[in-house]
Amino acid sequence: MPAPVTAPIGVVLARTAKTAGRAFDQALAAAGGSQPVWQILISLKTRPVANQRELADAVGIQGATLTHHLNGMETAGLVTRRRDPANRRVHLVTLTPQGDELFLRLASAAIAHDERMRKGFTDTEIAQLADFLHRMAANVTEDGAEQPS
Amino acid sequence: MPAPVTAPIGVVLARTAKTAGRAFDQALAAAGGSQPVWQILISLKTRPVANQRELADAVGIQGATLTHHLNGMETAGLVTRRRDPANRRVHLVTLTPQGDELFLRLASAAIAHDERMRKGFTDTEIAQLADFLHRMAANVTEDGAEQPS
DNA sequence: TATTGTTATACTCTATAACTATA
DNA sequence: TATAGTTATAGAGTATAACAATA
Repeated sequence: MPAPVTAPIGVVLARTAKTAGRAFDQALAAAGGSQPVWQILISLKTRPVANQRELADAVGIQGATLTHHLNGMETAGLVTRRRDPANRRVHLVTLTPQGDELFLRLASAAIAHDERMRKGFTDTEIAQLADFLHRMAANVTEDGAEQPS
Repeated sequence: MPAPVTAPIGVVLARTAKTAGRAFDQALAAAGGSQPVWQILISLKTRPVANQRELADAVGIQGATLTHHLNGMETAGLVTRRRDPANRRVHLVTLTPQGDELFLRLASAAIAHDERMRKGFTDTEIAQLADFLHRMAANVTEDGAEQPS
């Protein structure tokens, strides 16, 4: 007998991510941010910043792309860049008080967005979903491009 | 006791979708396509084309954005547009033989991509994952932006 | 007036290549 | 030479606003 006709999981994943991503974009925009800025802020707050290269990897973008965003964030007064006295090639990126404020606002928006998405799900289901997504991502990254962390 | 610390499901979803989406982009590009072109081709092949507005909704983009893609596809010889004699405001979009060929190539790439992602998953798990994703998308679209179909 | 679609324009995110500064 | 980062440039995808054609 023929295999059951299931909508390609890639299509379902892409569609859900698009819908959820747009909703998240709007939530972040309403709070004065965007997804790349949010990812950069999270990385700066939650891990030791070695250098911009690592930051770019954590966010999943190229170094030049990170520079582009940091330029905007610096102009907006969210971060400052200064050279590391110990190795003047390295630019130390630090959050300003305004950057901290924005982080908190975006964190609130992100939490609200997450709660909205979790509605109707048990903790077990969310854990299962996260496990599925992790496994699926691993399938696609074998020896290939790394996942942002 | 404190709730277990779970990575926000929105972050996991966005990260997985980004990784999977990039892998899919590469697969489609290798076959001579892109995600928007693939979505447009699917819609043209699998449903009756009422008009471009509906096509844009199905793909989840604005009408002007669709025009942008159709211009490229027409230049590439994938589709033709002609006015509907019954209602000359409507432009009927039809696939050329070349468009059909590209559809087949992209379908192969999409199937291969799907098989890659499903590796290690049982059919039951895939069905469960699809169900989770559908429910999550519904949570985010209540009375808001519609999901592409 | 309402509907269908196009044109004009611009923005965001991303990337590669060439470059500067430092080691 | 190698490493860290920036600048210059470009391309893909998307959007809004104004417009033309048709009803």
